[in-house]
Amino acid sequence: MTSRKTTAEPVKEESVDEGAPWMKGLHADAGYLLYRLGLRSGQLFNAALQRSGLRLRHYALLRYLATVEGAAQRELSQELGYDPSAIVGLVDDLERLGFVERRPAPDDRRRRIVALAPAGHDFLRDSDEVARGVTDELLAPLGAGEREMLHVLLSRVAHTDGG
Amino acid sequence: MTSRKTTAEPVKEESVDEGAPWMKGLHADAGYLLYRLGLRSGQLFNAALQRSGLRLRHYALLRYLATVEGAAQRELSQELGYDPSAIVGLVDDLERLGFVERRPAPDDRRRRIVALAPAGHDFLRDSDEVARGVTDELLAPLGAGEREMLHVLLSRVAHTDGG
DNA sequence: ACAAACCGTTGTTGACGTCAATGGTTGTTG
DNA sequence: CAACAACCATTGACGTCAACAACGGTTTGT
Repeated sequence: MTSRKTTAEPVKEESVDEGAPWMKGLHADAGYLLYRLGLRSGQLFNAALQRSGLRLRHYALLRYLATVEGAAQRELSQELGYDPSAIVGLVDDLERLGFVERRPAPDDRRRRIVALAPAGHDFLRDSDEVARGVTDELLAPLGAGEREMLHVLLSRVAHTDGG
Repeated sequence: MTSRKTTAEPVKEESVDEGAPWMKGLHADAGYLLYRLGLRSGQLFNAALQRSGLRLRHYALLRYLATVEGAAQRELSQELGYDPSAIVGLVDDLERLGFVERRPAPDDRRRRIVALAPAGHDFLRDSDEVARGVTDELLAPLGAGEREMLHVLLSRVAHTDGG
């Protein structure tokens, strides 16, 4: 997974402006927009984090770990919404980079507590700007107030769907 | 999707009201939310359309065809944001179902105009409810006014992707 | 002690996006 | 008119990604 060939910005189309690109009339269903924008957001995030060799998921995991001070992988899976099998690879990568460390739970020997390492903290501090820049780019057409509004709305939607 | 923007505007990481399922504290970045919600939306859409044997992409394509009355595949690719190679399979499926038909362009024999067939219109009318139901389910926690607001915001974001 | 439930891990499958290459077609240039 | 470049639809390959099933190791309940 640490093999990436595409460079930072090789893509450039001849014309971008004029006319909204991919949706004209009725496609503008909210669900569809969400789907499309989600795809795009993921792309942007991953592209931005690519320089660090990580992806959006790694970042999300680190971000969560920063708030809880140690969590079992099961908990990570549940809280982040990723499959347990996905957590394995993620923690593997992060552990290999020294950003997190796995240690056995004292009371339950099948559990493995994943905790943020100092290097992880540092990385988090640095990449914070990156993530912020991505969101900034994504929500460029919106003003500060609108962004906040969108953020609130999305949060509300997110909270009551899968959990 | 082609240009990088370097907007240097300070954004504050305000807190979401309460933390329920999968994002506790800082994850509630708008970009990440978009990514996550997009995934969920895609899932829901595909699950709902599965009974028809189609996917969200097929639906999007039909939806677009309903607005333009015939389009070359190149145009579809450009407008929908899918790769030309993806369009081929999509049109294949839809043609096999009798929802669309490929006809040669009168002036350009290498082009193939994809047009909506009557069966496609019917399906579109039916699946319209389905899509509405999905969006309804997805945006359940939001009121009518909020949905409208979210829709507007998402549209704005979607339209101004690169410039 | 035994079975059921749980945790992390592995492997597989199917969908998706990107890129490279091909055959057929058009427009252009000498 | 002939050769060449650009274009369109199509196919194929490659890597990524998410969802599901299955497996050892471990704990809990009976």
